[in-house]
Amino acid sequence: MPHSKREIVLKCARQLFEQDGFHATGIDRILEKSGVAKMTLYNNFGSKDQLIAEVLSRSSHTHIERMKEYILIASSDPYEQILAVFVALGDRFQDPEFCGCMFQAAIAEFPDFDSEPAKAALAHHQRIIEVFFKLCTDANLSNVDQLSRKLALLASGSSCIARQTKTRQPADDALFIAEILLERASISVPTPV
Amino acid sequence: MPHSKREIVLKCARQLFEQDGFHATGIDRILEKSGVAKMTLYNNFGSKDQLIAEVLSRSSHTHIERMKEYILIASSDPYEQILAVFVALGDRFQDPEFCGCMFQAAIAEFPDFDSEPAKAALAHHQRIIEVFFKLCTDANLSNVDQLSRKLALLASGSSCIARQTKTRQPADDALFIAEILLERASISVPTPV
DNA sequence: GAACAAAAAGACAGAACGGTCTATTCTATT
DNA sequence: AATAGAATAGACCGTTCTGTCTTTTTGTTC
Repeated sequence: MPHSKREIVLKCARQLFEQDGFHATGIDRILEKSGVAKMTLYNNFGSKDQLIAEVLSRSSHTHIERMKEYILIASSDPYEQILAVFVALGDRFQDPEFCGCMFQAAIAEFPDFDSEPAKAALAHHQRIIEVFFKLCTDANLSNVDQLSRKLALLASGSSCIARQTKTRQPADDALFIAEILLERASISVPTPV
Repeated sequence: MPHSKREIVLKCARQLFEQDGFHATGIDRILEKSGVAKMTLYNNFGSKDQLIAEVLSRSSHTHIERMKEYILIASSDPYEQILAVFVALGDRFQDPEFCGCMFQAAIAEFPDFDSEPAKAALAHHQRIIEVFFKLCTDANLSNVDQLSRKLALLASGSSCIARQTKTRQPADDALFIAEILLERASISVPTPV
């Protein structure tokens, strides 16, 4: 059942957490928005922290899946796919519903990295790096470790700025820089004959 | 008087906000840590939000002042001073007291940009861009607007990653990228004879 | 129609929240 | 020594917080 109570709560909670933050969003507002009884929420998720962690985990997989679909449509060349990531980011930033990266907010609001929400958010960042790592490897670029880390830094930086500007400009800026990095990484180590 | 109650409250509040976040830090914990009566706090700051805004505003000026001192000692060449910014960032990231950039956290926790805390945090980001802008101008670089924006993106990105890693690596990565950007910006528009 | 589980509804707990108020004490300055 | 302003302790307000509990309703399946 696609519209189970569980899914409704997850969707409403996600929206409220994105809009207002995690601590600023009370359980009661999630109940009100989702039209669900309190016990339904607690039977399904156990606690607010676990609900937050589940929201983050779901959102992570959704975002990364969409991202992968986007870059597959954009190009079949991994080099171009890396750049397409930043185009996809730009699209997200100018979406009226965009309120900033949830995972950055979660890491800011949960300084205890052993907490469930923090772990879920940290896992997302790791997945982003892995996506870049794979693309860089497929594109036969040099210094894949460093490069994927730097691309992730650009993505994080642009998301951070976009929370304020809500325009695609930070993504365009990051794309510009990424192009330079890729250019460098593709010529410095020539492919063996 | 350097150790007035006001200053004590500001210092304690800053530490707690940095460690635990703004919403997660209650007034009572600030009172306990600073050993100050509740009315003293409210007579001095009016409300929690105003206290937060004041903490942010003070921290902004402190950080930027220290940054400027740092880069002045590092070099007299504005080109090198830009790079020194990222060295300074690296020093901060590996400081045991570093818990992530307060201003990013504030913007995440206060989505209403008309709120006092958000305004204080946004002002900080603007000041960072202005610092880069002035340095880029002094260094006779091209496309100063875009360039300073991109340097600020690198700074934000590295701060964002450093919240997790707590190492200087994100700053080093950003420095590496900044060097490339500056190199490009210094050769693309040759100085007229 | 009986039986069952899921969900609703809402009272309730206990603590913490931001913030106010009063009455008292401390500490300068004159 | 008198006075004014700052700071104190702590009771108190109403609200909100997460989370628990019980009772009733609903919907589904034998």
